[in-house]
Amino acid sequence: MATAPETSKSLRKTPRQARSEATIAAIVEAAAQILEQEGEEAATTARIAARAGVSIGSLYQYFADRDAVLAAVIRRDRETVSAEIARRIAEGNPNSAEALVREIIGALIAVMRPRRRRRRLIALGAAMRMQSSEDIAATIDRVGALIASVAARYPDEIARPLTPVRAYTLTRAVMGALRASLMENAKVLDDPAFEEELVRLALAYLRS
Amino acid sequence: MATAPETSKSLRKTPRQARSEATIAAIVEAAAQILEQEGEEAATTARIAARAGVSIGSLYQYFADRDAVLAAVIRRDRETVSAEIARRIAEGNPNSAEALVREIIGALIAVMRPRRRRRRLIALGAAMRMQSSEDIAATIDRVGALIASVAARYPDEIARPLTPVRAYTLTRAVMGALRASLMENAKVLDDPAFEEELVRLALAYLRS
Amino acid sequence: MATAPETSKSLRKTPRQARSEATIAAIVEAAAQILEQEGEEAATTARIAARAGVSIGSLYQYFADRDAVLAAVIRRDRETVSAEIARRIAEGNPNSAEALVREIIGALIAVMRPRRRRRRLIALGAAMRMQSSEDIAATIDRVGALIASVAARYPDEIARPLTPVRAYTLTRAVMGALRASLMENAKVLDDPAFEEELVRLALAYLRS
Amino acid sequence: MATAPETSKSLRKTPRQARSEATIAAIVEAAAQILEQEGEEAATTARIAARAGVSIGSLYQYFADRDAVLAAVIRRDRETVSAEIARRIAEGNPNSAEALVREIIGALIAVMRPRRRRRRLIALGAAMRMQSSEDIAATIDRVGALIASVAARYPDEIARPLTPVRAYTLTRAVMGALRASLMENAKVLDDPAFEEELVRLALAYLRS
DNA sequence: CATGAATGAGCTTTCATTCAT
DNA sequence: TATGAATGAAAGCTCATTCAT
Repeated sequence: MATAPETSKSLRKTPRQARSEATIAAIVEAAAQILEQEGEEAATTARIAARAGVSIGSLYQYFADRDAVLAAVIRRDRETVSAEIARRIAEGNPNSAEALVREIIGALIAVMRPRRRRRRLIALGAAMRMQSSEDIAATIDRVGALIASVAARYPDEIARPLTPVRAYTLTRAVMGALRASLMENAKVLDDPAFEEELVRLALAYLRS
Repeated sequence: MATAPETSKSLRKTPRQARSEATIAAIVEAAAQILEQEGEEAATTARIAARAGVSIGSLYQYFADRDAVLAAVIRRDRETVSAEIARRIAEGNPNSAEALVREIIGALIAVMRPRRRRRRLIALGAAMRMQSSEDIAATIDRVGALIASVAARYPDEIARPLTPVRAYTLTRAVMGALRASLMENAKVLDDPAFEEELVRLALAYLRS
Repeated sequence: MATAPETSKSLRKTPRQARSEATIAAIVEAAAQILEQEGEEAATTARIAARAGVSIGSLYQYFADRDAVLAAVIRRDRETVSAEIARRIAEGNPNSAEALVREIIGALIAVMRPRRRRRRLIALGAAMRMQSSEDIAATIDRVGALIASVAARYPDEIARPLTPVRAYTLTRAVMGALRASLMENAKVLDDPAFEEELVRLALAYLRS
Repeated sequence: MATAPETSKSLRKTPRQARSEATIAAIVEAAAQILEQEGEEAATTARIAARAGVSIGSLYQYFADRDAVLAAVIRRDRETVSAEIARRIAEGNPNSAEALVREIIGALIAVMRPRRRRRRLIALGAAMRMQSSEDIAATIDRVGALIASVAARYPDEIARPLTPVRAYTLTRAVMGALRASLMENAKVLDDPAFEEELVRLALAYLRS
């Protein structure tokens, strides 16, 4: 369920048994761990299979190729991010544009922090080989939807209509800054001031 | 001359004959072309050498390894970008924060447009393996310096002091958005509205 | 089984299928043949694999690198030598220092004769890269142990105590002379007089 | 004169000018140093030329190929060894077989000590590629000639006639033991007891 | 003669993928 | 279905050697 087989390209056969799902999950988890701990170059099919405790043969039973495995990791991460944001909003119950934006950005940073290395690598090479980076766009557009919801809930705080181009600009700017902090391994990701400035950036733009 | 060998690490030996410089230039140009047209994975040392019309031995006579070649391409690109921005500012002679920001962002977009694929690839894998991605940071920080100059020239338009974190946030946000447009191959890069929104984003943040 | 994989360093993975053992044996045999017939320089990984009738990938599945293959050949040879000497002593059942020495030297020559070229090459370059040439010393010290046994069994024939330096001198002298005959490709290795003189040398020294 | 161009194969052209000889000497010296300090693998033509302060072009002006350079180093060493032995005998003026043998072996050890690494490497790979290792034999046979002279000067101390096979056996045994001490990097080369035992070995054999 | 740029065959090694068992 | 042995294309890189300048 978690790692739902979406595209026909990623999974070879629909698992009909619980054992299969466990195997798939183990493979994805193994890949995620290696990615996180040792980087993309280390994530060879052999190592992934070994770490997952299955044979490579089995790996290829469930994944079309190496990229399909990496894609699954990304997809799984995306679920986590979305869930976390949703959870935070539900819990925080923000009652202003500012509070809402703060919650969203806080969630993004909180989720990225422990995934530094993995994210970073995935943001790089692996992503590329994916289906024309649509997955990336997908991830980001979930954020876009959230921001749209801010605009919808607090129209008075939004100066101009949130056109597609504006939404695009805003989401990419915020995500881009986060991505950069990941890439450059900057300690800035741990700095509350950075979080604060991102919030300001988003609000200033929305209000402009 | 144009592609001046900077770091001692990048070039293996200092060329003493004119022939060498031509060879080096040919290699860098070939690498840039392949990167542009076929992507990073295609840029193997053998292909680069072949395209440059030199033997692979020659490539290794001047570059320590494959990454050194890619780094040289990036460095060459950076020069071009910087030069273009400088040229525009000199020509446009902007006399307000808004005009200046508009010039900078305009230059960035103008320079990136014809380099889409290459930039995109470089933004990815290649970059990583570079010297701790300092080159990336270097590229971006030139933009940071420009923005700082805006703040210095038009202090009245800047609401709060431009602390390092603020400069970081702003440059990464703008560059991140540009990068995303490149990565996602979006037509948005050709949309004047996108350019306009980036300008607004930067100004709104500066004034916030 | 014959060529038992000893050190953990020599073999990459423990074979779990019978097929593996055959592959390993084929590789070692192929390497030995090429060494024998064409010399060390000719023993490239590609050629060894080809001669063994396996892919080069298989070679690297079982051997960490080229040197590991050569080391395996040496190890295999050493077993053969030791076994031959033991066999001869068991069969000949020598009952005097002279008879025993004669048996040992006879065995050494008999074993080396058909290995001329290989021994010669192994005695050279390959050996070097091995674990600090400890393997060579190991081979020689088996002979040392044998000589010590002579001293122990026939103490009256030994003039002075067989100190480590004496044992070292004697074994190296005898092996050195044999090695030289191999290296120089001398017909002397087929000359019974040479064998006789080696025996005399050893006995004269022991009795001195 | 020192590095006399012997074989037609080794030197490309007979140097007619002093400058040439200096260049040749510099190349041989450079090769010897690299061999001594860094081992055979490090002794590439490029490095030798660089260390010698000449261009590779020049190296190839005087030496047919890389092996010719290494051969020259060996040849030069041989001269040194011979000269040293001759000098010692002249100085020591030994008046018994024992004294003479002691002088010869003492000289061999004295000369080898500071050349450990170089000898060792040369004894290995390089040697092989030389003209069918005739050079090695040549070196050793000079020792043989010396031993023959011992037999000639002190016939009473020689039990049996010094046939070619006997001379061969003795020289190879002594040189082999020395070679082994070099190869195994044994501290034994510095042990006076080792020297003493080699003398005993030679004398015991001669008297047997 | 000297120089050093250019050459390219050839080496070692990796790793995604297949398929007989 | 699971396994893991086998595959082999392909990559990065070295270095002895040549030859135009």
